[in-house]
Amino acid sequence: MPELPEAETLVRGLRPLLPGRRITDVEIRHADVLRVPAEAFRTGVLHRTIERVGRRAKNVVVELSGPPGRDARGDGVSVLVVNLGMTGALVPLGFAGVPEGRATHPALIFDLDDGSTLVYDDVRRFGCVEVMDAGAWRSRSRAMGPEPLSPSFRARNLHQALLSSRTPLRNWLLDQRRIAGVGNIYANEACFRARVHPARPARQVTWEEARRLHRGLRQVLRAAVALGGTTLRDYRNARGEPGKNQGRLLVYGREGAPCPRCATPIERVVFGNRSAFLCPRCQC
DNA sequence: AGTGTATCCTGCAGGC
DNA sequence: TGCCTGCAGGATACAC
Repeated sequence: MPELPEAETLVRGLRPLLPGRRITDVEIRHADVLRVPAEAFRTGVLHRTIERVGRRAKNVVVELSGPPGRDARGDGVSVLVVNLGMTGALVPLGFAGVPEGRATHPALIFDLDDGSTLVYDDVRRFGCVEVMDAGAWRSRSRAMGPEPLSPSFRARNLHQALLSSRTPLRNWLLDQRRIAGVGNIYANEACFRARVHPARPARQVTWEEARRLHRGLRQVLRAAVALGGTTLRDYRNARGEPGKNQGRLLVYGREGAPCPRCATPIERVVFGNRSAFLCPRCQC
């Protein structure tokens, strides 16, 4: 579910709440969202203090400090990395003045030192929560592609990268090693704006199309961030509210509806095991 | 290197 | 009402 704009919206909601809080306990209800044994995870986060909340790709990144005791390594900074998968959510509970969402399928419950809690909630449990030291996080982050909203991400970088692959453009955009944070909704929306068929081999995208793709991708992501993300079903921000971008989608989920540009019915095709939505006339 | 397929898991909508 | 199938914002592992 959550792609870059949804993760970003969630992070913006959590940022005023979490820094300064110390994790006093963790209840692990579904250890399958962890990649390490429950006890190892517990010792990795227990008694640590939340310093910062950020985002990288579709991940919520929570920086933890201390304690300066036995678990601390190097500079003592560790990182809690939350990949929300399809239905993951972070739900703050018990924060003064903050409307609360509902945690219907709590997988992890973090108790904080002021009596509040942070719940990692995930219906399908495709998400994953990890804790690692700062160095491990740096190398993980380095393996991910550039942030599409970063000022240093330019059309020429995109075009250059596209040339090295024959994979269908939509699949290329979903590959987090190539570009960070793009999921199926925004990949399809960006292809439409670029007027490129989502199944076109990446290396066949022309310079002109790459420029449109670059611009379209950034516009689509920025607009979605501004509207607090897209809620198709499950996504909620930190206050339990849905996003408002779903009404702005031009092709995703609109099979049979008229293309906003030429009124040809939008088609749905499946490849790479996922649906793609496109205008058969505008995109070739 | 590519693609198709299956896997993790739950819920919901639609057809009969 | 109930049962069945297909589908879902993700990521990965496998065989070909």
